[in-house]
Amino acid sequence: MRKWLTKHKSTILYTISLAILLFVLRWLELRFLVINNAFEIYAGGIAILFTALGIWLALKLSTPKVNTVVVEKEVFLPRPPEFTVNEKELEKTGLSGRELEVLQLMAEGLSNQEIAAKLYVSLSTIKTHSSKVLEKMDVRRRTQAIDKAKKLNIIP
Amino acid sequence: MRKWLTKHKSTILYTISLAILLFVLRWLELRFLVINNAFEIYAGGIAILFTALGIWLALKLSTPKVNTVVVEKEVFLPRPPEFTVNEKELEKTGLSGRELEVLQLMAEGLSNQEIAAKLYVSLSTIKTHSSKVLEKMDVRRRTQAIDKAKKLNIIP
DNA sequence: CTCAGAATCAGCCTAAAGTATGAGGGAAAA
DNA sequence: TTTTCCCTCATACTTTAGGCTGATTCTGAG
Repeated sequence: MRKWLTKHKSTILYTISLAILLFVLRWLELRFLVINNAFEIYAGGIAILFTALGIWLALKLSTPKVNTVVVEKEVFLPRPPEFTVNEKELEKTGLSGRELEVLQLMAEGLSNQEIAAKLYVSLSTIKTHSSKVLEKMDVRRRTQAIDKAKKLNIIP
Repeated sequence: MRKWLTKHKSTILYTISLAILLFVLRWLELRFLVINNAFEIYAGGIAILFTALGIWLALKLSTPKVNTVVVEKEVFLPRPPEFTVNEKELEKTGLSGRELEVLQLMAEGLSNQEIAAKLYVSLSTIKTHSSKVLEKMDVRRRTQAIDKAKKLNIIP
C-alpha cells in the first residue's frame, strides 16, 4: 500500500491539483459569469496556470540524465616497484635457466670468476654461459646486456 | 534580428501556441455553447491540453538536467620516469661532474672507447675517470659501480 | 632410439677493462 | 701567490671479458 502511494505520487498530485483548480474555476465562474466577454480571459488564465503546472511537473519529476565521465588517473607504482618478470620478453630472448641465472649475477656486479665460485662450476662454464647470454640478447658487452635486461623487465 | 528570433524562440512558440489554442477554443465555444453543463468538461480539456503543452515546453526547451559523475580509472604506468638524484649520496661519493658523466654512460652499456668518442676526449682520459669512479665508489668493477649507483639513486 | 638443447669443461687468442705512475694546464679557494 | 682540485693525456702492465673451436654428459621430445 505504501509502495503504491509513492509509486503513483505524481499521478495523485496531478489529480488533486486538477480537482482543486476545477473547484476554483467553479467558484470563479460564479463571479465572472455575469461578464460574458471575459470568457477568453478566463480560458487564457486556465491555460497559463496549467502550462505552469505542466512545466513544474516536468522539471520536478523528470529523471535527471546521468552523465558518466571516466577520467583516467595515472598511478605511478610505489617506491620499490614490485618486480614481475616480463615472461614474453624473456621467452623472446630464448635464455635458458642457467643463462638467466648468470645474467642476474652479472647485474649484481660479480665477475665471471665470482659467478663460477657461487655456482660451483668452472670459469670456462661461466664464460660459455655469458657468451651465450650476449649472443642471445644481441649485445657485445655485459653492461649492455644488463641495461637491456633491466629495460625489458627480465631482471630487477 | 536573426539573433533576436532565436533568442526568443521559446516565447514566440508559446505565444503562437496560445493564440492557436484560444482560436480553437473560440470555435469550440460555438459548438458547446448550447450545452451549458459542459462547461467544466471544457475547462478540464483546456487544463489537460495546457498541462501537456507545459510539459512539452519544459522538456523541449529547458536545458536537460545532467548529473556529471566523475569516475576515476586507475592506469598503472610501468617504470615511472620520475627519477630524482639523491644529492646526499652523490656528495658522499665525492664524484666530480665528469666522473658522474662517465658513470652514466657506463650504465648505458658503452665501452670506454665509445665514451671517449662521445665526450671528444682520449681513451686514456676515460680510463683515468673510470678508475677514479671505481675508487671513489669503493668497488672493483664497472658493473658493481653501476649496480651500486642505481641502488643509491645516483643514476636512473 | 635418435636428435636437440642444456649444461659442463678446456685451450687459445684478442679486446676491453682496470692499475700505477707521471705530467701539464686551468680555475677557484686559501 | 701558492695550493688544491679537476680535466686532460700518455705509457706500461695486469686482469677480466669475450670470441672461437671442440668435447662430454644428460635429458626430454619425436
